[in-house]
Amino acid sequence: MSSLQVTLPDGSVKSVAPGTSALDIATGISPRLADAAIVAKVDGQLYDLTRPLEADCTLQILTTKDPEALEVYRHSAAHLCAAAVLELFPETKLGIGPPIENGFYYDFDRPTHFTPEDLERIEAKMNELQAKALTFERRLIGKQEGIEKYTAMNEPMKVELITEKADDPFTEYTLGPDFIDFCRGPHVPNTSKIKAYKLLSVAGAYWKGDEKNKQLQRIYATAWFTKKELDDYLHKLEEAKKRDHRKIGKELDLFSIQELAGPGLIFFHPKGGIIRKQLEDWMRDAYLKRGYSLVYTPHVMRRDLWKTSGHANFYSENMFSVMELDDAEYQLKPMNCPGHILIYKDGQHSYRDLPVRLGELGTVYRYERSGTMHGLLRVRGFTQDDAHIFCMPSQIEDEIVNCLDFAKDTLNTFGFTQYKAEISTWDNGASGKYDGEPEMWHLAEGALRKACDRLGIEATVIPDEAAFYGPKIDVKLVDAIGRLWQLSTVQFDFTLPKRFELEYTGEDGKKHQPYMVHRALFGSVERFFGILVEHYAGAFPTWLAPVQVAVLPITSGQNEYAQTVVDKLKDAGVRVHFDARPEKVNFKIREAQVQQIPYMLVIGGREAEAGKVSVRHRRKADLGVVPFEEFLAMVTAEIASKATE
RNA sequence: GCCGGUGUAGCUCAGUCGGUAGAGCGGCAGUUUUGUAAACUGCGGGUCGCAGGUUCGAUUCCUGUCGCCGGCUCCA
Repeated sequence: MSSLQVTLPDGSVKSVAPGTSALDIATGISPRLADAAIVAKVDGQLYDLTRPLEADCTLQILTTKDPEALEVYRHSAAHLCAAAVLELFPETKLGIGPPIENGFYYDFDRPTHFTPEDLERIEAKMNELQAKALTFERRLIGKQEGIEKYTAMNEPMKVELITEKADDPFTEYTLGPDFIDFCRGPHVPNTSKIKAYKLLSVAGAYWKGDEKNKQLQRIYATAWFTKKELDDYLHKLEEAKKRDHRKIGKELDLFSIQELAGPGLIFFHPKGGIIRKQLEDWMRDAYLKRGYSLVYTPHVMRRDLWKTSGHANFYSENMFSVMELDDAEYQLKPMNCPGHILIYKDGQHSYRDLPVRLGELGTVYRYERSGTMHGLLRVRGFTQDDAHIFCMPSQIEDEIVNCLDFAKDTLNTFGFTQYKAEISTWDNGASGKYDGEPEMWHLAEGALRKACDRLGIEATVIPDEAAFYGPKIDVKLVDAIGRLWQLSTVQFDFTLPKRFELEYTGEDGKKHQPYMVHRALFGSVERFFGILVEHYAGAFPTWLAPVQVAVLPITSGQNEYAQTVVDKLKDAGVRVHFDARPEKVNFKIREAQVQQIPYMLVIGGREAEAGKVSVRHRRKADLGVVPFEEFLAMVTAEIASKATE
């Protein structure tokens, strides 16, 4: 038999005997490469390192530096987990076990539940199997034979998957002598490669993600190439826990959720209230600066309105139930759009008036299923910085540019420098679930893309992800520890103008239907507040901090001078806390630090005599003694500039 | 809504194999006048989430229910 020509990434060609594996070639190149190798890429397709090559090909050895290799690695770790589970709990049925961000999960079906102790045992068993360097072996099996085999193995979910998805023949992978799983692969050569993982939690998960199906037990785990990466990740989890807005919200007395009042309903305490006021004031001012009008609409409205808008039909399961009043049925608003539309409709519009931009910080109520609420991030009552723009087709591009520019401004103001944009399109209506004329979709989608181009925003296009009533662009922000949060959204709506028969008089004297754009930048004020808490870990920039300056006299002898300092700060509009308690200054400083107050003014006899203050910053510590007026000028300037540190 | 976990003082948590509970911090009172992250002493404070059941007796065991936590589904 003639030899195979294998082309390597550097262009060199190796001549090898048929049946040679990528691992053989790697070993031939260097033992270090063989050691770092995780998986191979043959003609662009992922291959097990040990799989024999059968034809001329290009070959790339993927090592721990490759993201694709990490996925394979995690997938192999998932198999290791499943093998450990089957050894300890042989009656368990296997679901699926894919790699995910940061690790993998594996779904199992078994009569009793995994306990935290079980997780420890499973992990210990994984370690045991790992140390044996069990090999992953790829096998081909005919589909019919496979179905019979997995039926005999009593693996009903695997049988279902094979029946639905498998090729004929399909691949399966063994791990050691006992474990076998239907799997596309590839895998690492053996378990000695799998070096750093940790089982994290068990959770219920529906088979195939459908809540009509049986609920399985999902083991979540994290897996990394090295112990260090694993430790870093676990450390990051700890860090995220420390930043949890529910924890900080309690520590800093920002907000609460009251059992007596109901879940998903937020109480802003005085300190949270001050911060929220900053967000809202900034947003309202920005509305006015950018040519929006501010409106207010009622919280309950007749059901007839929700029938006209369509919400009573397609959104009813998310709405609070109907209230029967004397004259009619009423319902709490789940969205602000119909209210704004009524304002638009209450009068005639000439093309000269457009665009009309109606903005509101509108509080909406949505029925969220119990078990879905989460602090401030997922609630039943929340306030949208919501606006609706009614405009002519010729105006939509500029309007989208304005919206996105506004979104960028919002992000920058609140200290976010990184973000991602996603355009959701109708994919030429292929799926048939969309409303509106094709030309409207094309025009709107074009406007979204062009607006991004004009602003230099890089946007990913997600086909067939649009709402049925129009395409949209979502902006997601990246926070201080690299997490992604859904924030702003700008959406076209082709349905509501039609349902409400909106119109304007055009240059031609005829009636036309305006385009409608729905947009929210914070998204929800509550959620944005929660994101801010986590982003800053409670250490809000001075302009947002509930208390901006703490004045701390060392003894009561300085109280009088300290009071004048406090008064001048208050006069300048600075939020100041005067701690005149007869406590040690160390104690007062500690309290101010714990409360993340940006500035502490320590005032002793020396400062009082000289009209100075000793400035301590919560992060930079002691900044030294300065004349009070100098500090006042500095802090008021910092506040006015909305510096985010 | 579903699966699992959980609920003890304002907060963080311990405890009771069934005999109505304890610490630290915080609060209050007094003492301490203090120089850049916790002074000292004393005193209060809990129908052990709620409702039933078992029991002579339940915070503890059982059932139901509500909230919270981790997920699933859904989503701003």
